Amino acid sequence: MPESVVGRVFSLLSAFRPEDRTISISELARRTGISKPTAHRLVHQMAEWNVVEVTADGVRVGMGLFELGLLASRPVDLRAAASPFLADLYEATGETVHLAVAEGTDVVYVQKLEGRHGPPTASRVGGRMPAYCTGVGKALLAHAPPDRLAAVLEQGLHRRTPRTVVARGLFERELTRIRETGVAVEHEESSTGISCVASPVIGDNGEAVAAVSITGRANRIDTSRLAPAVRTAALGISRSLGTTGARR
Amino acid sequence: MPESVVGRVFSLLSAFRPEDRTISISELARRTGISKPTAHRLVHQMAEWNVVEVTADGVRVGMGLFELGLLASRPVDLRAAASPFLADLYEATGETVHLAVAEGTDVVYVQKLEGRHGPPTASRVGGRMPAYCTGVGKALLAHAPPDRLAAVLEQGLHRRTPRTVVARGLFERELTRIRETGVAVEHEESSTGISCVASPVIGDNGEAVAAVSITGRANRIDTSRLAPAVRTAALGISRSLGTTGARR
DNA sequence: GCAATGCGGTCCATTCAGCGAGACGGTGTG
DNA sequence: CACACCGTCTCGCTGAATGGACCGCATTGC
Repeated sequence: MPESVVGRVFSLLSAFRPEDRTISISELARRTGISKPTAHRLVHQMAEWNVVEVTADGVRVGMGLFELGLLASRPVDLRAAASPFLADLYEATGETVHLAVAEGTDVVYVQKLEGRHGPPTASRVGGRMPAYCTGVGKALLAHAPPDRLAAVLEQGLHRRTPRTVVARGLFERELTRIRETGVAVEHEESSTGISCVASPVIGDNGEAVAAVSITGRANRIDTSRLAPAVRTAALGISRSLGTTGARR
Repeated sequence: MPESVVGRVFSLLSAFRPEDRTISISELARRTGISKPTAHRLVHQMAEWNVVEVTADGVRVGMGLFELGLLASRPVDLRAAASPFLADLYEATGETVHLAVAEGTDVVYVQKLEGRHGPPTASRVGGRMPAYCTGVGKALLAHAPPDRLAAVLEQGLHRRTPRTVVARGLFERELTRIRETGVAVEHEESSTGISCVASPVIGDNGEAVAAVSITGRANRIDTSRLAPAVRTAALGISRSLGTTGARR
């Protein structure tokens, strides 16, 4: 439980979950360990900024925080540069298209175009998944600074589905293959029934600044057929970002 | 200049502008009136939560705030429900599609699908425009609670382009027409060279919870031809939200 | 080279914004 | 009625927060 007001404010905001519609001040207090009167006071102060909205049913994250979040130049610029390429990919395949960046040992999805006949995927704009078992994550890790990869390996490769790769040797061999081919494939490693093919968007320093992917039903999509399209989009985005992009 | 820490935190965050990539701590202090050491301290506290990122070039809004902003259930649920309808509209017309909600006397854009041959529009996801001179805004105002419309009229109708409607009588007559037709048209009222056609997404209480629009070049798009498609999308979104939707 | 300007960052005596245990009134449930 | 839970309030206490002053470094202009 943080001692500073800043820490408490963001502890409260971080206590909201994607599935919450509204939650009570008492529940916020419980989740954070902040005393109820303090939580009450901070919530009402935040409500003055529309950061949260206090409704009859409870508190929800407010439109003001949505607006502030969209001032984040890194994801916003990336979305803008990637937008036409993602739209092309979406139109060409009809599958779900993702754009993600690396954050710590996770990926954060910054854009998602929902396919019309795809499966429901666990991903969500602004949401996180572990990097090691997702297509975009592996594409990002293949071109990540060594400390990020080290952090992932130190955290461990934990089985999420029967198909998750948890053997370190296999995992590193796969990253090598991704570096050679420019494409990462995910076969039901994070979610059963879901496959995807991803490609890294390489920045100036040769590291991945983002990854783009197509996701679909494991028993329907042909990842090898989709790979060149995804790779092409990634290269286009890289060029659009004004970087030299991947040389190979 | 707020006295509370909460106020100062959000005053600092609100000082970022969409066109900023990074800004210096000194500039943040100048924009907010907060003393430099205090701004410095608060920025570094926020950086611990990834709400801002301190880079060699200055401070930028961080990925953590992007993630928190996307916990706002109101825009996120709306985007999810509207997603297939917006995609259809985008595919059918190839023009820029917007989804917006009312906030005070403004609209806030919660989704935007960028047309391939459309003009650059001033709108931005998470950004605001005045309601009175935008298609989505007028659609929202036509079905707004009386106090919202009163606030807009009290604030005044200010000319932004030669085509902006600033006569109160004309404006109110237009809202009446929108209520009858279910469609709002914007002819270069907010930006020269831009036209759009919008339709309100009506909620349970007969008020608009959102508006959807198609935007394009004023000299190219045929708003009367597009109106039924936009209206259809709005009705579909309303139904998808589980509301009774507009009866007429 | 020197002066001026601006940056991020630090210091520390002071102070008042922030705190929370406890209490209260209201609501819902069995 | 008893119980559980909610949001809200109180007020003496205190330590987290404050900012004027200052520093070293970098850049710019003369």
